[in-house]
Amino acid sequence: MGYVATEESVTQTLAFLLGKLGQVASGRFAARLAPLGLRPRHCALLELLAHAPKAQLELAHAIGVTPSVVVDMLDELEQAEAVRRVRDSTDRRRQLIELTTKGRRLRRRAVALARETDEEMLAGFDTAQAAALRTGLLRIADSAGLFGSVTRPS
Amino acid sequence: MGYVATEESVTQTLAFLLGKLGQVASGRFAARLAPLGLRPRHCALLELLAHAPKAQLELAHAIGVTPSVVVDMLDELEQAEAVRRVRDSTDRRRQLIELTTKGRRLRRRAVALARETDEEMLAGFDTAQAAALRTGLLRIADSAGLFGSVTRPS
DNA sequence: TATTGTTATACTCTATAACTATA
DNA sequence: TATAGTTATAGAGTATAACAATA
Repeated sequence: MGYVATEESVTQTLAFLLGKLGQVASGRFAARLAPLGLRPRHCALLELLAHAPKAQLELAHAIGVTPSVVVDMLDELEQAEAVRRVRDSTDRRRQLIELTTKGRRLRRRAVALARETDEEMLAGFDTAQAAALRTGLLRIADSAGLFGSVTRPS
Repeated sequence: MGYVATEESVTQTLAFLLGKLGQVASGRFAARLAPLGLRPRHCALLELLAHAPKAQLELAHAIGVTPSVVVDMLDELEQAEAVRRVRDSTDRRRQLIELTTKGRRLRRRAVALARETDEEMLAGFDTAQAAALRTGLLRIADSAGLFGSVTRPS
């Protein structure tokens, strides 16, 4: 022997593995999104805006990033003609962000590309394994407070 | 109604979710590692070096990053006195990287901290759920060619 | 005074390309 | 020539802090 496999390696822990796989998954998703002029981080915004306009601070809180990051992301989405900033007439400090028709179309395409990426990564998994994996990840996301109120309406 | 939950949101796909959870997991692991002067990305190197010295290009290939990144990471590990660069006497272009005694200690501590982080993220999971999640992630890592030859010896 | 959004700045992680020294 | 390692630089992602307009 001379080598103990169960010595517990860092690379098999979730703490490490999720970080590395996150990079891989984002990279693959980004490659598919690139032709649309989108990156993964824009997708959560498109989704949040799908059902109703929202203010920038709402968006920042919902996706768990600092407000200045949302400014950047919206600048980019505005440049892609996916969203519009509309000044709130009842409180002129706020901007209500709404999806354009093009934004809705981009959002649908992004979902399709994400599914393609998933199929690539889950090649060889049976239905139960894939479901178990997704359930586990959603559960962690939930307990971490990500997308809590908006994307899990049921 | 007025809202279709199964509209399939991007935020529930692996492509997106893995990216976001990767940030969360790395962030939490990093917070625990910080007092040791380490960051998550150093851990794979410490592990690879645990059983035998290796050249820098070997390390770069094994962890799937470009060689210049390994230079940086080793500079940091050297500063933490975790590794030594030893010029290969048979090929003076190569440097064999070896773990110091302190490096071995740091590696063991890092594993313990990763486990703590896992326990925090897996709070409420039963054994089977946790195992299913880990198995699924390891399988994706495997098919993506990560840590292929070194960390999975069996 | 407090809040919304913005700008300026900085830090981490990664990659590419050009360089040095050895082979 | 080709290879091992290094440096310089750039891009994506994040965050903090100071600021303008509005409340």
